[in-house]
Amino acid sequence: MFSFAYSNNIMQVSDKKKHILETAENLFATKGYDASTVRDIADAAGVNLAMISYYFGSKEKMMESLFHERMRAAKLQVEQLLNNKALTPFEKVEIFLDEYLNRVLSKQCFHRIMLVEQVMQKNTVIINLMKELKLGYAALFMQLVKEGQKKKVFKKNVDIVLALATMTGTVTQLLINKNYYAEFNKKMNLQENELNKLLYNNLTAHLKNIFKTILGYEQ
Amino acid sequence: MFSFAYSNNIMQVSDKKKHILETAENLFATKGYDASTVRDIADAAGVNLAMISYYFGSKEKMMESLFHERMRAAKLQVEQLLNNKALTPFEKVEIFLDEYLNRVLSKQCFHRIMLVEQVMQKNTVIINLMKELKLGYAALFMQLVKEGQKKKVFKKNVDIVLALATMTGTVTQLLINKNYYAEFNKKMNLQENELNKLLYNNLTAHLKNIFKTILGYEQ
DNA sequence: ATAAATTAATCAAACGTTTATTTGATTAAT
DNA sequence: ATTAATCAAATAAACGTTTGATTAATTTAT
Repeated sequence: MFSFAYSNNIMQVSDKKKHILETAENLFATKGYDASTVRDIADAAGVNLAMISYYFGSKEKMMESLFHERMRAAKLQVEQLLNNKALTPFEKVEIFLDEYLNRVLSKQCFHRIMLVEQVMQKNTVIINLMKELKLGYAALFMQLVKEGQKKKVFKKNVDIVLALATMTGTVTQLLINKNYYAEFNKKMNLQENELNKLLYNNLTAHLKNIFKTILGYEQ
Repeated sequence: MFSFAYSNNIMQVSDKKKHILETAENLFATKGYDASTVRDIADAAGVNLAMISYYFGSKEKMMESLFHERMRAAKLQVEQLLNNKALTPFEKVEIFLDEYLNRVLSKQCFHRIMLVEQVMQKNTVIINLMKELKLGYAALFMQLVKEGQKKKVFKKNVDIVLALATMTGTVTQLLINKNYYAEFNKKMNLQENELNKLLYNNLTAHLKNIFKTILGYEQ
């Protein structure tokens, strides 16, 4: 046989770790980190209690693992947009909003966890990872704004942090109030992914409209 | 002596309960509900461990007590604005934004706690209290919008929930990222209340500007 | 290629803490 | 003489983590 034994083993371990991590992510998002016991996680994942310490070292390091994993993809996405030179400031901002919204909607559980960790500020490893990502967003957005200002399509005084707060805040509020949005707009009969699509459509239009005002350009 | 003995006793008890509640509020806001033990709270408040069960029944009921207390004032404020007939739609929306921002800034700890409870949705008593307040906000804002539409100063299709999400989301994001705001804008030397004033000034201007766009009126 | 040796994975049970809450006695107030 | 407030101590349950034995997988040696 081919000698894929080693890499095959790694894949199996990685898959199991991934499965435990995803199970934990779901529990953390619904019950919270402190209220989710390692027994809860092990039971939900269908593995033995001791496997969590065996694979991750501890409950806390498992959480850190989750943040490392989830933020890797986010960082890559941010860097890619930054390096694309062919787009206009207008297009870049729209893509910026669009990518953020899609990232949140496709990783809703994780963004709930991140929101709570942002409030609590308990684990320094996690705080630093979130700070890094936040600064990445701010740097990228600032570059987009400066580019637009240089080309005289954006207004001069743009408060970067306020603008980003409106983007992340609006999306986050709807993330944690999805049910109210459905209830208020009489869309309780919608499937989960249909509701997500509705949210995506309405939110992109809403945010693009707001950012027109914030950045000062027309159409 | 005057027979104020009874009410005086009540006042003392009430003061002590209030003191414990405020201490708990601070701990819950910084460490989280689950991570704050009743021993932490008792120690920080300088009272015996058993007093918390004695006064509130349990840790959970103490949390509910806090929500009852803090939401009473908020509800009153909402109702008052609703009954004021002398203001224009324009003025009412500005006051609406202003009062919300002031309420958050003056009770920052509680709004941090509320944010986490909104994500977790664990305690049904608290969920219902928050839902009630949320519906109150939505009803009030919808009335303001309809009034403005009838007078032809607001545009026709306004997404109430999206608009409110932008208001609460923007303010909430800045609440949990105050330090980043100060750091990014090189205002680390500012005192706590000076920073709050700066935030208030910039946020009101920012939100009023955005709501111009959302509601469609000019000036 | 097969057997032996080594390493990795899994598990039930137990570990020592920490948790919220209660108890029963003691002190203060009415 | 009651009632309320306070306290140190105890209670039982739950917590994250470790242990030591057992099984499975992989590597090394023959």
